[in-house]
Amino acid sequence: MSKDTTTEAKIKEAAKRVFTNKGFAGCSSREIAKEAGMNVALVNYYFRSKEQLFNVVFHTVMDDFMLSMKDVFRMKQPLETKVRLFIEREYEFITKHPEIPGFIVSEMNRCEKGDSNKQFIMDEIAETGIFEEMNQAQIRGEMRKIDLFSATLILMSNCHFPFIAKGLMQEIHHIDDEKYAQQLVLHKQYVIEMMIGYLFPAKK
Amino acid sequence: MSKDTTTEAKIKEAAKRVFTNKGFAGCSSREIAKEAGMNVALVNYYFRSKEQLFNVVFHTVMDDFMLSMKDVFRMKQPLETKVRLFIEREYEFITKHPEIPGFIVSEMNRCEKGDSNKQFIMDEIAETGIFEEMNQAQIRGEMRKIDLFSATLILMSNCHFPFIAKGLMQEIHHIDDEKYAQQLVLHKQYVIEMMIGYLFPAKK
DNA sequence: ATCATTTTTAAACACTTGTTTAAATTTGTT
DNA sequence: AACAAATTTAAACAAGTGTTTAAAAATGAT
Repeated sequence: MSKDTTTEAKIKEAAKRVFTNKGFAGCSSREIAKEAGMNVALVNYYFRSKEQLFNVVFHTVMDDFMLSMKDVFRMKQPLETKVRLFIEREYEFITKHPEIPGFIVSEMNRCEKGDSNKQFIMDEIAETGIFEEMNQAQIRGEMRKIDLFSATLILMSNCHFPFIAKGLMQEIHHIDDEKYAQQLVLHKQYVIEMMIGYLFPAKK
Repeated sequence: MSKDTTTEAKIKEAAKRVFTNKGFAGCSSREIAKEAGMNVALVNYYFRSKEQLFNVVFHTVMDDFMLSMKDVFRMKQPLETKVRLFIEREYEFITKHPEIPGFIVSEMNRCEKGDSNKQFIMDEIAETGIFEEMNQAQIRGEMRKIDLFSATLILMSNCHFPFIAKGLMQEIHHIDDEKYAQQLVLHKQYVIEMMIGYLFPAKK
């Protein structure tokens, strides 16, 4: 039977939809089973427990999330181009999966410190060598001398928060889903302009 | 009996702690009662239901959250000073209540559209006249001609995301709570530098 | 066709959930 | 002190939780 249509895969996909939209605490095993069109017992037959199913889903989502990131970071392009592409790709990817950033940040805060399921999962970013590259660019005077923690955080803040805070922003400005999507297309351009201008000020 | 030590106030304070840290779905009535050192039935005796208690807490948190915001926006200061002060005060306030931004954005996304409990709650921001002030500054050429939705969103992204994404950022950079707090002090300065530089580029 | 294995099902498990009840206690008033 | 009102309590309610069980159905090998 084709890989994506096995019972196991169907449950996993249903769980991904439910978990990412409602969070671990916000849904039940039965809701996931119903979303998959399956009997409740099958969830535990294939994944042992709600917790283990969640861990599988979380890892899958994380891998998807970091795929395009790593892609861009490993490109043979000037750093400035990489930053521009990073923002472009993040908005492209998250527009298709708008619930993912909120899911990741809230579930990363939920666990007790040093949860082995979440540890080391982000190390692949450092392994692309992006931080060394930024460091070199700073030494050569091509990039603003800003702490790399903050460089990362500013980039992520401006790429992810706009999707996480959709409900809040819609209340402030009284705009519907369609208008919000339009605003984000515009917003991405401002973010690129601001980030490039700040991180690479040496132009001219 | 003093206002803050009545049974009702104690339950409300306990509920605020529990709700803001774990979210509506992430906790039970009994957990709130235990946190307050009270019998479970008292929660419903004073607040009718978990949902109504949540609404009371949510409104209280929102009012706290917007208080310093509105304060700054109503000051008789140049717009640039207001933006600088806004960032300073946001970091100051949220450092004391780091769980609030994540609580607000996630609970604003949880509800069905047009939830009367959350509607109009943000209108006080517009009522400070900050948007008109920005508009005038743009006309006078003192502020970059950026859509005011995006101006708001960029400001909030860089003030709130750093606290929402603490767990995620700690995993990426392998740093503990103390080090993270230090990084945020530094980060605030970068944010001020970037935001002022971007929004008010006319300098010299 | 037989039979062992895997998959699926309905039902039940013990426990927690939000909420309500009715009795007990405390409080304030006369 | 006596009594009514407000407060607090333990207990129970039905419904929902994650999980397990054992029987039924489907599958594949001989």
